[in-house]
Amino acid sequence: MESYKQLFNEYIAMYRPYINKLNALLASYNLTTAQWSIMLLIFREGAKTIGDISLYQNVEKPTTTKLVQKLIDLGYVEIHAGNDKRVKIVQLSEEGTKVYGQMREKIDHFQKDLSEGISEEERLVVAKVLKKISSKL
Amino acid sequence: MESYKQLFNEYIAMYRPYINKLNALLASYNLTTAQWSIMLLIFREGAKTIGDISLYQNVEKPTTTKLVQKLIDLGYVEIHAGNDKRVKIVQLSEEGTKVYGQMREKIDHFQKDLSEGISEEERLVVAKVLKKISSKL
DNA sequence: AATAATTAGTTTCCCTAACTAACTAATAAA
DNA sequence: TTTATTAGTTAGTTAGGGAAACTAATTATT
Repeated sequence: MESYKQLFNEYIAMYRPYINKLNALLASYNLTTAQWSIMLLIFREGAKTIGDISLYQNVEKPTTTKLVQKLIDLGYVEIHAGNDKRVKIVQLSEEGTKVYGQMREKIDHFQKDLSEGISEEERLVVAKVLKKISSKL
Repeated sequence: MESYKQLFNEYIAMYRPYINKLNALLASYNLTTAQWSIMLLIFREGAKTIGDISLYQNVEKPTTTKLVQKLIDLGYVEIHAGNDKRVKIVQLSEEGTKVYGQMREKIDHFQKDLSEGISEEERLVVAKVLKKISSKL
């Protein structure tokens, strides 16, 4: 099989098993990957509006609205209005920051475990290649 | 950021844009990625039972039942009983084989385009690494 | 200043893909 | 010949996603 086919085949084959395991970890804090992904974003990049989150995550705004609503219910994020009163700025709550740290540790462990036996160089090649593909999508 | 985090971040970031584009291609034959994925499997590996498909795809049987039902409605696969009359053996229909070939071309083109500028060696590293990770999941 | 257009986010409604639990029918084991 | 197991289906639920139509706030135009 051609190398590019192998690449995309392996890419797709890995997705569901990976997400399932990740969801199993997240379940301890009643989180799902889509919700976690938003927490990750606003931890890394700081407070963001619904619209910004949608852009970053490549989803439509209604989807983000619902996920953020869920995170508010869980007490992990809080929103406040900006100067422009239409926008809602979303950031981690104190509780959310705590949960972030605890989850982060579990996930670090999980991901480190999965990357065992893969050289630093290989990891970087994979990251670089996937990023390059993303940039064309 | 540590290399393993980069790897998983880029992996996740690429998923939705990729699937969305793929679905856009598949839409011309009223297919979705989940359905296409089954066609791909039974093209590559030959006729398979519902149970086998479920195993390969890492999904539960009810999910496969419905996807196969949809493929039958589309006329792309057909089923026949085995010696064991409980099993249903799923294979591509003539129409399905034709559609497979046409889609395959489009997708090959799409994937080739995405992998342009990525060396053969890099492609193989990505495929190898993702496969290795899958094997631990 | 008043009206029109645009923007941010929400609501409603629908889809796909996934799951579990409970079922039917067929086969295998006791 | 019952009993257990297996293959697939049905029913019901959930998460995540999108499109269309909406409200409220802001900007642009006249």
